[in-house]
Amino acid sequence: MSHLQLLSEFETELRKDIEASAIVRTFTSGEIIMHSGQNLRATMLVASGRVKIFREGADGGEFFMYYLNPGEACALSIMCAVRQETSKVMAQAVEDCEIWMVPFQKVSDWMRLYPSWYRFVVETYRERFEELLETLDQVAFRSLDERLEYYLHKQAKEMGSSNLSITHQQIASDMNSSREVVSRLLKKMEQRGILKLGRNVIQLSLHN
Amino acid sequence: MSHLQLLSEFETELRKDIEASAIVRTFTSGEIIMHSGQNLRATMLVASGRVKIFREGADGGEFFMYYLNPGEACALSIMCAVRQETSKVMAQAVEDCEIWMVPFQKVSDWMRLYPSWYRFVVETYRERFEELLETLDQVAFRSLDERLEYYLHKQAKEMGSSNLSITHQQIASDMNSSREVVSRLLKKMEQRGILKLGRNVIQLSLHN
DNA sequence: TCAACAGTGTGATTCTAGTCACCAACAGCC
DNA sequence: GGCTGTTGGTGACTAGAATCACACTGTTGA
Repeated sequence: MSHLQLLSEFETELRKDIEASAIVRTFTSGEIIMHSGQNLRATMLVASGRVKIFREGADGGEFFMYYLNPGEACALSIMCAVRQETSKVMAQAVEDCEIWMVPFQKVSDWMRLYPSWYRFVVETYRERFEELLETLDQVAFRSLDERLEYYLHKQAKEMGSSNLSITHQQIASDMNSSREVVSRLLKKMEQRGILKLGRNVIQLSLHN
Repeated sequence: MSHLQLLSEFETELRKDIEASAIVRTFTSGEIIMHSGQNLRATMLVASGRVKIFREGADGGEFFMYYLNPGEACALSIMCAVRQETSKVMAQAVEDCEIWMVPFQKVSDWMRLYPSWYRFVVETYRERFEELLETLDQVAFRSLDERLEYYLHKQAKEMGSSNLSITHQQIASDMNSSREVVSRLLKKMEQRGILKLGRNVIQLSLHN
């Protein structure tokens, strides 16, 4: 089971509390875990798998924000839980996932009871806030080719490999751009030697 | 004094604690309160005045994020305080300000001691996160004219008046655009009748 | 009163990115 | 093999926005 290694920095007491309180739900790859506008009754803790968090535009476009990996919680779901508000983002399983749903009351209680939970929650807030800030930076100050390079390296880091199996269309969706533009920019980047293109594969050069 | 009304939702105990622990600093309008990259030793609570929070681009451009009004705290400064990290944003006084600096240790302690402080901090996180998310939406999905309209209404709401005393250059800076473009868009909006232009003044029509 | 300057208006040009149209390569499947 | 859907490549065109250049107006202050 992933329980133990997942939350190893937590006190034993807290771990027991979590296991006693959480409802475990599983999702298959591609499944939508949470719609934007959906009402939340609990906070999401990712036990296994990977969850993609993204923003939906009014016109149906989407915009990638970040991934949640095992051991991470959705900052927004914590905030919403405390206030019982509706979700502002979409969450989709990109791998088969096991999610622990923790009732919002527990989230608040544990903040006072367990120092490690308090640190965990604050750390979750901070990381996501900074990630969002970094994303905003990219969109506000950088051109598309710079953003594309950033995106690819972020993906590589996230996946732990410089061989990305991803389509141009997927990249375009994540960046709220269009497939042709992404293809062209990738081609230019290949000519500059910073990556190699293949069908469904992008191989980043290591020296960059 | 602004103390009492400012923190009226707090317990008396907490109010005393804050007054005992906080170091009061004053800033004059225009003064930079915090540089990005600066090391923080405390969390900022705005007692009076108004603080502008914005992001700095590598090229020297800037990007307006939000204002802090009396009674509000800087979410980032709370997060940084807990982790003792450096600031990721700039803070500038746009009016003469009185800022209370609260040592980071107190921020953590009070989370456990005072329910009202806990709610205050979580609420601060949530509001800023949503504000940032909204801003990201604007930049990612909207065109400049839509963003401009959004910006003006946000300013009007913030200032509590539909008569904005602001220059085109200032707007352009806040949106990381250029003065000419903003001037042209404003002119178009005036022709559409949704505002009136004057020197240093933009008057929004009420019916929109 | 007369620079000097800040704020604004406007045309011309350039650049980035999105859109349209179409084709080629490849994979899976009957 | 031959059909079909997915992926990627490319040229032509368009729109949005940045940039450059310069003119005009009102304000300030020596």
